[in-house]
Amino acid sequence: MAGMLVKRGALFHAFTCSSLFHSHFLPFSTNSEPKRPFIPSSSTTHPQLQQLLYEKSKVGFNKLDDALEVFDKMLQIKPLLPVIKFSQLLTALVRMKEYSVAVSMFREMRVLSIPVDIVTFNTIIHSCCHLNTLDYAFSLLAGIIKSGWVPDVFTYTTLIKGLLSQDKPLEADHLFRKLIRFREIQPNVVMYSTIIDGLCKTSNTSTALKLLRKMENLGCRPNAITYTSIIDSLCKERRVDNALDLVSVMTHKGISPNVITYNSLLQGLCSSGRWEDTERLLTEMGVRNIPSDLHTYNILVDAYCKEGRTKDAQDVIDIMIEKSVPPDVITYNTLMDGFCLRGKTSRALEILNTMRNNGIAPDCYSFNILINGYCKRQEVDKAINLLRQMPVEGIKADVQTYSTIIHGLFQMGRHNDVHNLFHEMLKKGNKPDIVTCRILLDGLFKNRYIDEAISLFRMMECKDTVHDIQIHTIVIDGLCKNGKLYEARNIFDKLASRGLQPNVITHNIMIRGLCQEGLFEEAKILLSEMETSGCLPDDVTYNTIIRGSLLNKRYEEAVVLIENMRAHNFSADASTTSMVVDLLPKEEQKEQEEQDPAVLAFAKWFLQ
DNA sequence: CTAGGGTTAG
Repeated sequence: MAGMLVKRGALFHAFTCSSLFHSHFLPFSTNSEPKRPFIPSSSTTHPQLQQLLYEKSKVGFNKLDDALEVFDKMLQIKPLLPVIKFSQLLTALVRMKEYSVAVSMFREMRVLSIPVDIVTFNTIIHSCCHLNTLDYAFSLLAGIIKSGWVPDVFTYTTLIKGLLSQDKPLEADHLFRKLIRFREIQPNVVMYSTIIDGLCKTSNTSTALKLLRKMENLGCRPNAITYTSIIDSLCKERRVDNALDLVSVMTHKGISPNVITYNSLLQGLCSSGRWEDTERLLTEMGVRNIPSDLHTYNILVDAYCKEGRTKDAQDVIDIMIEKSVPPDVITYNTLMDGFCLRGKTSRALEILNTMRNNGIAPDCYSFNILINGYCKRQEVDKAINLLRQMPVEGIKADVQTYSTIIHGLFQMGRHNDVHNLFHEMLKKGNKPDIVTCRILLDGLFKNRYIDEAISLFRMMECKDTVHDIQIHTIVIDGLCKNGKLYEARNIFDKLASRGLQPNVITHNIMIRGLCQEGLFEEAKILLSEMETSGCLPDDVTYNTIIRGSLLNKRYEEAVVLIENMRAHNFSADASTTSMVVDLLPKEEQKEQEEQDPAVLAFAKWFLQ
């Protein structure tokens, strides 16, 4: 650590003022900043330069080099320009998403003892949040106080948002509560909206609604953004009617929904197949004079594609061009996926060229969509060809690219190729994520590499990163299907202690496993346990337990279970029905063997 | 001069 600091200091001295900022990687230190003596400018005042700077900062900086040049010149001017000029420059960099440059400049200003104000600090904290250097962002809180400023609602909102985008909702909530408890600041609508959005995105919509009421009671009026966060969340939870109700509420309070609100609603309506309501809403937008934007059209393209209506999707794209809302890479990607969804990979490939002709460069999504399309058609080699084409076009394959192809390879039983590709993926620096883990485990089990699957799972357990019910469900399923019920049950019983809640699929798999091993009583116990734990059985659950009862020749219980299933408005599936049909005597054995009359009675009862 | 909401792939 000490060595690093020495090295960093040396680096810092070696660079000239502006070349320093060309280095986008500059590690931050929270406790010590390298010192460099202030070098007074050789010239005195530059009225012309000041004028130029003034104009540039008004127009905005077009290029990074401009900003760097201006910064260098600003440092030369004496007397020192007001803080606001420096803040404006930093803001310009933030707008250009040159966060690391902004932070480096700020550090240079600190070294040169150029005064900064709270706005400067806030801008830099914002930059740090985008650079994922939250520790440094928080350390600036101390810097604010040391400089005689007071962190304000901007500071804390930025930090809260930073915590949220770093997947630390609990810490964000904790900070928010602490601020209120110690009356550190008076939260405003932006801060409340940030927390509300954080709650929504961590599936705490009901808590978000409570906070909405609370802020109103505390005299802070929510705006369209506050409502839209919750409306979007309700739509994603498929509670579109609740979302529509909330739109009525906000409208009633004089807060108008905007295009983003409508887009959330459209998305919700489309994904629940409510086409009439979608059209009604689009009309409403027209009446209210809210023009559709790129997102709106993309949602419609997606909706048509998901319905298999690629022709209509293409019509939407024509309208977009007509209305001067040109389709973007997402529009074309969505359309390509629409074709791939129906196996039309060659049409998708045509779209890839269409987009190129329209000046839109394909991205990683484009390739992943096509690769997935080929894998679904079992044309994995074509998918691999695309993988090889990606670097040629300057696109880096990501974890999803590799995972998709690995999935495709497993489906074709090409276990060796999986190994090669997996190692290539690691070598290229792509870290397997949770979906990769699912694909690997599922593929290994389905290809009967049971020991390999189990040892992979053990490895994942050691790394303690698989707090995922789906992973455990895949393993339980794999173990059950390969005669390792005991081990499966063992994992199932440990779920709760690992903080995992078995879902209906996990239960169905376990129930089926128990039934197949003749442990029908245990299966029944598990069924009642799942009901008491608040996990509702679905049609698969009922069919599984019914087939289990038949497998274990418990015909009276089968009758009770079937009646129970029908009472819950579920019915026997094909597999259950054929199992009952199999109970009937076959044509050729009709005379020779006497059928158990109870079985016959049951089958006839069922089939009537 | 600084903070908050909506779209695509495994």
